[in-house]
Amino acid sequence: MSPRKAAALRDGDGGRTLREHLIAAAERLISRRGTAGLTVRDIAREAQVADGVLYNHFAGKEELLALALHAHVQSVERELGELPSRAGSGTVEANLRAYITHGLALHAAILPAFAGLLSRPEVLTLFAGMPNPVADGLGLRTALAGYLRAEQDLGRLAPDAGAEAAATMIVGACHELVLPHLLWGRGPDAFEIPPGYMDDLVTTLMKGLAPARPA
Amino acid sequence: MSPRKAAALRDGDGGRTLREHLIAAAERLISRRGTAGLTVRDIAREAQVADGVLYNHFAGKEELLALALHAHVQSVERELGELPSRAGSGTVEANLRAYITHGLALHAAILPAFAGLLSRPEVLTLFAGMPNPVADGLGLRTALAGYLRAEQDLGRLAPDAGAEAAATMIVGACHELVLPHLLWGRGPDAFEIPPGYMDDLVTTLMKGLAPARPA
DNA sequence: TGTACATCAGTGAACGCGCGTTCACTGATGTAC
DNA sequence: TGTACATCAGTGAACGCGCGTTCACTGATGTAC
Repeated sequence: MSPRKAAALRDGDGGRTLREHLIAAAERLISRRGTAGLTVRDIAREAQVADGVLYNHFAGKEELLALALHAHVQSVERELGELPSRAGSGTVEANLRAYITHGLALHAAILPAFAGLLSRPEVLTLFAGMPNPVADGLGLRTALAGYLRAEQDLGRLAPDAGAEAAATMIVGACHELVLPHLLWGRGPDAFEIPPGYMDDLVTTLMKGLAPARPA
Repeated sequence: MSPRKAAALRDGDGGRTLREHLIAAAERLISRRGTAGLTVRDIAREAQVADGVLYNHFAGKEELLALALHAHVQSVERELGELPSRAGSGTVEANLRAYITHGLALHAAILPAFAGLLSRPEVLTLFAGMPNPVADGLGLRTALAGYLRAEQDLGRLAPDAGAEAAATMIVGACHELVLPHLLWGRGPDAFEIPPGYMDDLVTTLMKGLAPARPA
């Protein structure tokens, strides 16, 4: 390790590679203000490093962004904690609420990060090639569908219900609730859904829309 | 009408304003390849008109894009035809399927248009200020919720079910099904969901997840 | 009716800015003697 | 141990391109005489 060391890494900052340092800086910016309008210079300034260095460590902006996006999703997921994966524990309703809470927080944190990249297919392709950082590689919808099937096996859910379909609707509802906040949002401030809304989702999905059969 | 006339409008093309002509050209491009990477020059070339004219008719690119986006959504909506708004006709299941079909087609056509604009809050703000082109100004979710409430009033759906919640889940499911195609999509070609998937959604939502009460 | 002029939307070359990327240079560190 | 040199990641000014936007100019049409 003979040659020069980046000024930013000289004091403190442990044994981190400049590569890791750059990914961390980009990730910080993504989580702070999303990917829209994020420039290579912004990242260099955040990392307190020269503009050009990134090309010593990455193929280009796109690779760095894909890695930072992945790291961002991973860290959000880590902060959100475990999903109720074990069927049979607690009540089904409570577990569904946990999935919804998880999904809402996840999408609220992730959508602004994806927003600026939807017009950059190359970044998305790179990202798609990495292991899915959500729910142990499964992704939220698949994990939820698996959980629902497990509950069906235990007899706590109707055996003929569509686990996939239900998972799609629940995760979809999370999208639907978060999206307007992103589209016409007044900034990254408090994201809230009306109280009781989550209960409505859960009980409606559990009981169904069909009227009770006349006795 | 003394001065020069745009070459593109000279022959044929009825009594259209250059303003309308430009909006139509931008709309055509949006529906053909989305808004990602769409430039002012692209639009001018599509309209067969000089680069600069647009500034005689619009405040700038953003206003033109907002108007073209609105026109695009409106035209997609027009092509998709009427939604089953009258409660009581047909079966509830068939009507729900119609809403889902509508929602899928709508989102598939609209998401690529929004994708390139999520990083341009000004365009979204302009768009948000225009009347909602979907479902007579209501938007799909609100229209569906209204329909569900009407069916509840007729006794064809459980009176205590959450109409809003159900609408959110259905429209959300449409997002959820279309989104991956946009994110990791292999182009704008055939968008398909597995056969029977829509039926799963409808019957799962109707019957609910809860196991049948032991008799 | 015919001619000269004024008008002003359309034209497209040119401007200027911001961005991703490059590359000649710097200087801290390891190595040879 | 001390000195001269080679190495190569880091540096940041500079490049070049593409974009939104501007503006001096063009020329078809209406108007005055």
